[in-house]
Amino acid sequence: MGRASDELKAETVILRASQAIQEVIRKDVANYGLNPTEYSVLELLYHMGDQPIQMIGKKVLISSSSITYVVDKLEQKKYVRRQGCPEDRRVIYAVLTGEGKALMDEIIPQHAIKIEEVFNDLNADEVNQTIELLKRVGCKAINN
Amino acid sequence: MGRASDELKAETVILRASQAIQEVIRKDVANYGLNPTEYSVLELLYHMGDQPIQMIGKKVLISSSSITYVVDKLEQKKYVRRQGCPEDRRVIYAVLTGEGKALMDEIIPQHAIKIEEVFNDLNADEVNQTIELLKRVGCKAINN
DNA sequence: TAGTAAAATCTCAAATCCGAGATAACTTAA
DNA sequence: TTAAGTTATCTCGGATTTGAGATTTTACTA
Repeated sequence: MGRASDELKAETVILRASQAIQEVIRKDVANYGLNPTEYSVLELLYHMGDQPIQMIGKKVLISSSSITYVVDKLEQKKYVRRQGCPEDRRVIYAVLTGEGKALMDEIIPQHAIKIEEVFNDLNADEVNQTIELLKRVGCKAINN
Repeated sequence: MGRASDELKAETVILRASQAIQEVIRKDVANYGLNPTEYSVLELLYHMGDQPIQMIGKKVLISSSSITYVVDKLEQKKYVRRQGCPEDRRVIYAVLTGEGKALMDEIIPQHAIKIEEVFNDLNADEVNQTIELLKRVGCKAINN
């Protein structure tokens, strides 16, 4: 088995594993009336603070038109509001509302339990290895 | 940083890395008029042989209605045809056509080069580690 | 054997996503 | 300062995905 073949295999395994995790997330956050993208955006705002719309797209890796759509939905649900930036009037921040923060305060501990189950078979070292390896792969992939 | 927190981090890193790879795949296979799902299905049939429709869904991890849609598209493009199973008349196989096989003969080597770039910073051992770790995570995730 | 449960595929409507292009605001260079 | 180029956001149309439910076939059980 040559090098290139191993990498095609790695590609497949990453995609399958991530899709399986996506599915776990989908089912979990559906209990709170969210889809995975909405959860990702709320999670970003919760942990990283208010973000310009386009920064959300870069972090969550979705297209600009999708961000508009998702932020619309989250705004309808009152979890997020738009706030113009005075210094640069092109920029609009997505801001977590009190309701949004309260929701995430509730979701995240429950969600952590679900994710813990998924990584159950890995010890702490292996979890960290996974993080380090995939960080490097992810960075490389983003630069095409 | 506690255990649960590391796992939430691992979750995020896996999802980001896989989405970045998805994007690389999207751009690459777009050159051949395919989307990532269509490529995944063709890749499955190419490497694993003809498959019942529902088996494709399990392997590629998409819903039953999506498989119908994707196989329709691939059938329109003449890369795949449906073939009923005589033993169990509920089952329909997706079969790679000569054109489909020829296309994959062409795509896969090119595609391997693109993927190789993504894993450029990892040595052979690290690629294998990634595969092993994610296999275990993926299996666990599939069983909810 | 008859009747019920389960499995495989498909249909349909609604939700979500992307690409291309429009608009407004900022930046840079002549 | 002006003109051209860049950036951030949004709009719109079309493609893809999902969930719920219908249909057909098989498996199981009384």
